[in-house]
Amino acid sequence: MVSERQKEERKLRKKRILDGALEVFHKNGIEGSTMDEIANQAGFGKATLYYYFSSKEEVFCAIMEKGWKPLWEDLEDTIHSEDSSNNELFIDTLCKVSNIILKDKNLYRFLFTAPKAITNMPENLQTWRVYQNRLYGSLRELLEEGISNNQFPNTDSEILFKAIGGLFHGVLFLGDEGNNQVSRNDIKNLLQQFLKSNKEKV
Amino acid sequence: MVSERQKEERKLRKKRILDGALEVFHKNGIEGSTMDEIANQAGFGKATLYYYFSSKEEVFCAIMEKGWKPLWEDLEDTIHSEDSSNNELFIDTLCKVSNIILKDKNLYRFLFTAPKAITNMPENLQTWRVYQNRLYGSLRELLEEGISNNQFPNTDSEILFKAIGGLFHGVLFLGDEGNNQVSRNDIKNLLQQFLKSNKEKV
DNA sequence: ATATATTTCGACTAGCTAGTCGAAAGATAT
DNA sequence: ATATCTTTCGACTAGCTAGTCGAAATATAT
Repeated sequence: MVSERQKEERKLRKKRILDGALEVFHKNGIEGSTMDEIANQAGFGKATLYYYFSSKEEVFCAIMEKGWKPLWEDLEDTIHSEDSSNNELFIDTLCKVSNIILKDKNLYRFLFTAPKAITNMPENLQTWRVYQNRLYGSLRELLEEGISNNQFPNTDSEILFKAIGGLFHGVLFLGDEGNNQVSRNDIKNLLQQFLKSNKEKV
Repeated sequence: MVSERQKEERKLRKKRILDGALEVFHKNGIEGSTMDEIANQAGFGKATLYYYFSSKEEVFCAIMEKGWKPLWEDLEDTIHSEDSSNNELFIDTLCKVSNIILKDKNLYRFLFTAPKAITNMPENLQTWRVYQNRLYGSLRELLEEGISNNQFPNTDSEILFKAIGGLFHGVLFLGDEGNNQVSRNDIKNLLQQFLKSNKEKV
């Protein structure tokens, strides 16, 4: 017998906890963070934290899910639309990604820099990986099509993918503390510069 | 009363330990690694490990130093030579960096992805930062000169620096396990593509 | 051969932390 | 007002790990 309000309050408390956890994780690293500190940061005692999440790993996974799921869902439509060239579509998608990311920079910095392996992490909790794989897969596909259409430079696609990933990550996250705004335009310019087709020259 | 040979054996044992530690750090993350496991990986008991290094932090710092110091020292001359354009010099330098990195990929992957903050890390052990700062500083300078000479695209230098950092990192390290070789040429091509001056177009 | 210096290590301690438990406080319903 | 359900938490435990200690093994020097 739980009212709608109760459900929402519960959700809110969970969100509160995840926000606190993100902050603590960022400050101390994951292994360096204690459940006590996470709980206190959110304004609860530790036992209460365990009332909402049953382990540290579950807290971690909930944060990952909170980022990857909406990232994919917001992008799904754009990425599957067919009305522009791969080049345009690819750049548009990345711009959209950067818009989303910049709205919750801390969360996504964490998502992209979280260690790939955490001690004692059970497979079945890692539900976010589905969304992550879909997103990466789609982008990879787009890139490969673009290359074969000569819309992108004709480098090995895997290298180009890595390069763009790094570029993207670098622009958005490197040198955290400056609070320096990076506009959608900056990214667009860099990418266009980088992805200019070789066609002209051939 | 220590012979030359003894000194060398000692150095070798220390190296053995650092190699082991790198492997364990890579496998379990830094906080997830125990001194016991590091010692065993190197073929010693824990107490012996403490005979050579007086704390976990010292082991970590020794690894950092082992990478950053020679990286800077190998590059110092090149980077300060004045006989070519900034564009050339910059690309040459990064190529040289990538050559060095590829010779000890595991070490440098660790260097570039190691968490910026470790719990209980005393300032005075972080001797590698000097070399790191010099290298980054020089590259930044080179880049800024290049931009003001129109040899590089006229973007905000900080963003360009981050972008290149990310690009570089992406190409060299992303997607670890493929063992896929990235040649000096790949990097050169990508960078040239990316750093082509805007002059032509103006 | 023996005294001295270097290297190795198993066993121990002290401190920390994930996770539990039982009780109690606070809501809600009747 | 009382029975029931939800939420909170302080205190406890069990297990783990950085770092120490004293002794033993090994090498070196004389």
